[in-house]
Amino acid sequence: MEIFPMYQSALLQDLQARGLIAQITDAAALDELLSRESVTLYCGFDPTADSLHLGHLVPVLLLRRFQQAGHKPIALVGGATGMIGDPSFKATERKLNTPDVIAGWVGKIRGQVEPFLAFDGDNAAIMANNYDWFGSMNCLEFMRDIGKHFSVNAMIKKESVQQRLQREDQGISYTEFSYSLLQGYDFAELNRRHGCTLQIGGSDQWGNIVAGTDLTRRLNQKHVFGLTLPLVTKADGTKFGKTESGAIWLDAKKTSPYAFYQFWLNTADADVYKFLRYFTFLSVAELDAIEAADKASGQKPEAQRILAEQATELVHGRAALEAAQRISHSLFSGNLETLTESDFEQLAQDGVPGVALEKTTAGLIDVLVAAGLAKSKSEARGFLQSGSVAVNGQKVDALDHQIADAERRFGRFTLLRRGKKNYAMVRWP
RNA sequence: GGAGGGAUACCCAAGCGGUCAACGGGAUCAGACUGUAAAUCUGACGGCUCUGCCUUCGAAGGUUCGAAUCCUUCUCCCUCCA
Repeated sequence: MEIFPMYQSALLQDLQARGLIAQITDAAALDELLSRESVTLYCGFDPTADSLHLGHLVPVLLLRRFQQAGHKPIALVGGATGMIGDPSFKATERKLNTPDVIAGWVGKIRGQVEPFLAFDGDNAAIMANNYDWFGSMNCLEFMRDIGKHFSVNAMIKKESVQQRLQREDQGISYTEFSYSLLQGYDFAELNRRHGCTLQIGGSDQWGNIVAGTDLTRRLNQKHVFGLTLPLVTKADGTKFGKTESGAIWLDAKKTSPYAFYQFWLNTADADVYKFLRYFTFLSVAELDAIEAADKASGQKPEAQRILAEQATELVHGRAALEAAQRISHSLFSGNLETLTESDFEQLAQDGVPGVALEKTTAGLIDVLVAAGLAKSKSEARGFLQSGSVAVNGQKVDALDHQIADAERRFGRFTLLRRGKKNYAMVRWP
């Protein structure tokens, strides 16, 4: 255990023990405030895609943690800021999306955040959209009322934009450079409207958050706070939240609950106890007990299973978790021979990637490519030659293998496996 | 404005007229081992109608029986001098 300041607030104590605190603007004063009263806090999510991904989950869960501790969360979706693009620590200028695309994304992201928060009771959560105050603001107003409070001298010193200023081949547009003024003003506006006194965000947001605390002090003469979360890192140095097939999304249509469950199940031992602290609501005491039990057992650790269950249920719900477990069981420890027709239907429905073919005759190589298990026929041949392909659980290595009628379960389904963990279900006409 | 250096597959990086689809390393994928781990070892790693063929070495032309390798022009990066 590292040495850390003793907070009086139970919430900060818990966050500290979970490793969820990177920086706080005025830790002592915030600690005092949080232990004294219910605080209104916010976190912003910009619509940069049609779904949030795992990187957004930590702050979303943090809003929930605050709410469970009796504080009032505001989830802000950046209908306005999303139209500008945050340059913080981004190597290149962003491509602007059209307003109607962004508006569509705002709706989706709103829908994804809402289930994590409670909208009743004294500390009911609030959904906000900064387009509400920026949409009608005119340019002169912005320049005079907001811009006047920002020093360009200070802004260009920020680490978050340094690489964009120093690199000759990558500039930064005036648009993106202005981003932190918008986010700064959000804080002031939420402070005025809802008495919001704390902003949370990833550690890359520190510069923008401080812009907000400064601006709120100047505009509203209010002392407000910022708290950042550490960047989620992996022990092996690779980027968290990505797999070979791309980002892990919270949207079940983009990343199935099964894939989501599998992602967590495959967490490295070196990371799993940290991730349990980040991504579950199990108490630190419970987590310590799990870790101790795993170390003592000398067997396969339980931590990955617990993490996968907790995280999947949290994001996709109980039913989706059970479906993911059902598939995982059939594919990895069950006997494929015993699957019934309705089990196959269920697998397809529950999220095993699949492809529907139109012809009934097909060489295995073509089917592997069609099912997305191989990028090209050459690759498919390579997989066959290395003995990594199985049809309905039976290893096949013949390059000219044709899918036979006997390999179509119930005349309709063929389950392909490439490597140990990549499955695809082929549906025949 | 002047003088040099460079641009090679996902990344780094050899090659400098034929034996080059292009050394080597990393990443990735797969096999063995295992816990659907890690580490380690082994293999694959442009495409295809695959003992061969096609398309690739910043772009476009040219020389040559033959070019990633030579020539010309262009584009972009780096260093030094004004």
